[in-house]
Amino acid sequence: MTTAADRVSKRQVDKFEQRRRELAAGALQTLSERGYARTSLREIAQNTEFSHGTLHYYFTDKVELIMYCVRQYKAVCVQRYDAIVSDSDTPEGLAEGFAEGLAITCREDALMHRLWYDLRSQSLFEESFRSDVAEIDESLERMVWRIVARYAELSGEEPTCSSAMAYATFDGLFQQALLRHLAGSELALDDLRAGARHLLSHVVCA
Amino acid sequence: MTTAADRVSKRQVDKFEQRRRELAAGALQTLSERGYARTSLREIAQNTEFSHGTLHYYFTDKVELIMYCVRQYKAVCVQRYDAIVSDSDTPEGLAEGFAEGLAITCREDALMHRLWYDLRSQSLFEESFRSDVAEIDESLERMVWRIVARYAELSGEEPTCSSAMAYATFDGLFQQALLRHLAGSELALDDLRAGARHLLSHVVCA
DNA sequence: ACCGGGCCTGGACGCTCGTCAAGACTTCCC
DNA sequence: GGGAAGTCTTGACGAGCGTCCAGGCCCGGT
Repeated sequence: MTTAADRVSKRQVDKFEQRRRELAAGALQTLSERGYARTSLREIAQNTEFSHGTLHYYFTDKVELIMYCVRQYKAVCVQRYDAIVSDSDTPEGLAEGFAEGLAITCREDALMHRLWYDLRSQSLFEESFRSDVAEIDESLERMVWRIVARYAELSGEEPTCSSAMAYATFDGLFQQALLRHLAGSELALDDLRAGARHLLSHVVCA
Repeated sequence: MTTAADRVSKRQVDKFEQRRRELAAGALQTLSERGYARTSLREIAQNTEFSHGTLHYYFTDKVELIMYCVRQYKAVCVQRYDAIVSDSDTPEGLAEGFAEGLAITCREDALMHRLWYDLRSQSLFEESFRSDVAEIDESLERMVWRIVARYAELSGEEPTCSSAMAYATFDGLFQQALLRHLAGSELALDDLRAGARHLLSHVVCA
């Protein structure tokens, strides 16, 4: 049974959680623009409708806020490509959809992925980031593997490399494209598309 | 003709440059341990035999010091693999040497490459870093391409992908190995060796 | 012997940071 | 309508930062 106090408590918890999400969304926005090292709590607060003190009401400290943001980022980031897998029924279609998806992500969400690479680098120095970053990295690896496995299946072949290696190479491709795209290179996105198709075709045995 | 004053001036310039290199080497050490964002000029100075004021005698500001360090890093970093190219006369030997070279670098110079990925991420936010970082990236790309081209030559084949793509994938492989190695994974180096051999064999046409 | 300039020190300045606490405002139950 | 609990603001604190500068040291030329 639920008492009246329980219901009140539940509602407050929900509201509390919702405000945390709201603040984290704003923080994520600011972080993606300025980078982890250059973003202060005051600056994050200034891009919300609240004061900097509010951040400490909803998060115990800066690390907890950042980690909450990163986990929120993960949720959005990973699921995006699953539609591509289920919508394709030929290897060519899948390769095309995947290559185009990468290019779109690189163009539309450049700042967010810039932040991701920033945070992943920071996790090499900041012990407290490491487990969350590793978890996101693993889910990205699984996402890439779903593409590769499906591509192999549609081609009637078997993948020739491990999941870890597939992720490493596609990630390297994307990261380099992001670097060049943000530096203003016009060819970055086309090269990303071509590279992704090429890599995908080489990752299954003929 | 060189006057006495010229000779004095020359000697002083040399000494000045040498001390800059000395300070930069110490700074590079500290940076690789703590990361760009967490390293202050005072901390750099504490790991040398000089005071923090000295840094501003030899470098106009923090950015100039960091950039000087990065360029110094580049010089050491790039030339390392050229011996592998010239020492190998079979494709298998080259692949073996390259894979082993990557694994050794990942183990021995893990902290320095952690710093490299940190600075490369920072360059996406800090405009002033960008050109130097891009220059290093390009020289690394050329270094990888020398390996790939030589491997293709020894195999009597032609490379099947662009220089940019070869670099992107090998870099992704190395970065992922570094991440896992620094996280304590025992398999990271073996996977790196296997991945490098695999990738190399797939980057030339059969 | 002295003196000028290269070299280096260590403290001070102004600033921003994360954190915290006292208090005001809001909301909602009795 | 009063009071408790939740929510948010504001200002302060100490620490650390990059930078600057007045001054001391040392060494080579005159």
